[in-house]
Amino acid sequence: MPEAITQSIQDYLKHIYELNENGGSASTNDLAARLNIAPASVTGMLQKLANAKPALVIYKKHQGVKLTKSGEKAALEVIRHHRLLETFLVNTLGYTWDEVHCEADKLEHVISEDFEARMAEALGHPTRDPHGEPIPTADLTMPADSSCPLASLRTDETATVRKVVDDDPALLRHLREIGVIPDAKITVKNYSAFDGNLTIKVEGQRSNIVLGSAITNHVYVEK
Amino acid sequence: MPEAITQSIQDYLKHIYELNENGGSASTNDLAARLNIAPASVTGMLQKLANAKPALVIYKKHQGVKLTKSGEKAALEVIRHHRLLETFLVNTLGYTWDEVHCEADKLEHVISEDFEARMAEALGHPTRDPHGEPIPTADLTMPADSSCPLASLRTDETATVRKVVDDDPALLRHLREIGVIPDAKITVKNYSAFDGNLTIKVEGQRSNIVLGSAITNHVYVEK
DNA sequence: AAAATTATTTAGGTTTGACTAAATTACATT
DNA sequence: AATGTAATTTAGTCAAACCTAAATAATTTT
Ligand SMILES: [Mn+2]
Ligand SMILES: [Mn+2]
Ligand SMILES: [Mn+2]
Ligand SMILES: [Mn+2]
Repeated sequence: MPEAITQSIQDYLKHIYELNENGGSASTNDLAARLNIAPASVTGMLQKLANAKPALVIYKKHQGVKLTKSGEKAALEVIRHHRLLETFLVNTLGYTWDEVHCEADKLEHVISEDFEARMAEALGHPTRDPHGEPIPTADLTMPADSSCPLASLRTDETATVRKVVDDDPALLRHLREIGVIPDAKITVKNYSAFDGNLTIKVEGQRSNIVLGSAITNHVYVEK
Repeated sequence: MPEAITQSIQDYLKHIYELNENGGSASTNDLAARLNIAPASVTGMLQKLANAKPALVIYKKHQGVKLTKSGEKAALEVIRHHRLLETFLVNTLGYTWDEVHCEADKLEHVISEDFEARMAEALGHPTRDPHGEPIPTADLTMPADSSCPLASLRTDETATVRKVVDDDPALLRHLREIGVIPDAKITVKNYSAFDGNLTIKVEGQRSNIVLGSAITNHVYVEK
């Protein structure tokens, strides 16, 4: 009998998925930092996840973990819930994109598959959440996303904003104010090699904006 | 510092509230039955709730418990969440009244006060849930409800259905089919002293219906 | 290559909220 | 008043998921 996938486990798997996304394996300390849990506790849980039947992660001492197929499915299930919920909160209850994260983080573990299906239906089966993150499909495959960090663009390049990968409400509010939101068309006016600052023009906005790399590394665009 | 009100505790308080409603105190065994927990475990929790600061229940050995003011506020908080959620699920996501209970039972512990407020706003501050149960107000007072069991009516009496106090999906579907839903106008055509059966006519429905006391004790009406 | 630093694991412990089995109390009946 | 039954409590366990402190392994610096 497959072990129960508790809320705690769902959180581990979700964060492992995100740490795995850029190819590497998820380290004990990175996970501990993201989950706000002591590293020793993470080790214990990783061993448990690796010994579960079916195994949810591949674990070798001192080498971090990667999700197995089972683990990935479970992770995508949670991520789908999270992103659909964020979309639902914005579209149906008038939340702004900086307010949805906490709420979705709690609800994602609790809603039924029926609730998920009804939300998806009511929202017209959206493919991206309010931050532009792709929403895994109902059969749990993650849509391809070919966007790249805004920070990688150079002078005169033009692109469309796809997603913002940061949950900080203050940053999200700021980005909304200056029009840097999914689907915004932007042009790079200047790149400063010293500090990495980008001067950009957002289509429909009055003046140019200068963004530091702390921001441009978290905004993804498609050329 | 007030003790944390966990999901478990919220469930205890909610059920104690309901058992207290008809005046009496909530017995260990009744609670155990409702919560699907061994009586011994309930005793342990009741002692904990009584020793909490502030105390959430009044407990004396072998005499069951009653909620304190603090306990009642916490209970009403959960009940408000539950009933608003049920209403939201029906009005916004197309659930039927027999489908909402389980979902609301999980979500009630997890939504924020902000979510609660937005739901109430979106629904136009409803005063009753889909089953006709009164929804505690935002400041946590339970609206008065003067309805009485349908079972207490006799031949020729007329009344309006107010609420159905039963979660059994099959029963709820059946009642909907025969038109016994909140606001339905009914007239008692016959009362059988032997088995307690009531023959009733539901306004707008073709034929009379005979209901046993297992049903009429769970349907509340207002004369 | 050794030392120092950082990352990770092991060992032992706590809290929450359950459980079972046995003991006790309360209540009903004779 | 004594006995039998039902309700409740006590006592002792357990599992999940966290913790801290100490030990070990890996990595970086000297
Ligand atoms: Mn799902
Ligand atoms: Mn998001
Ligand atoms: Mn509330
Ligand atoms: Mn209800």
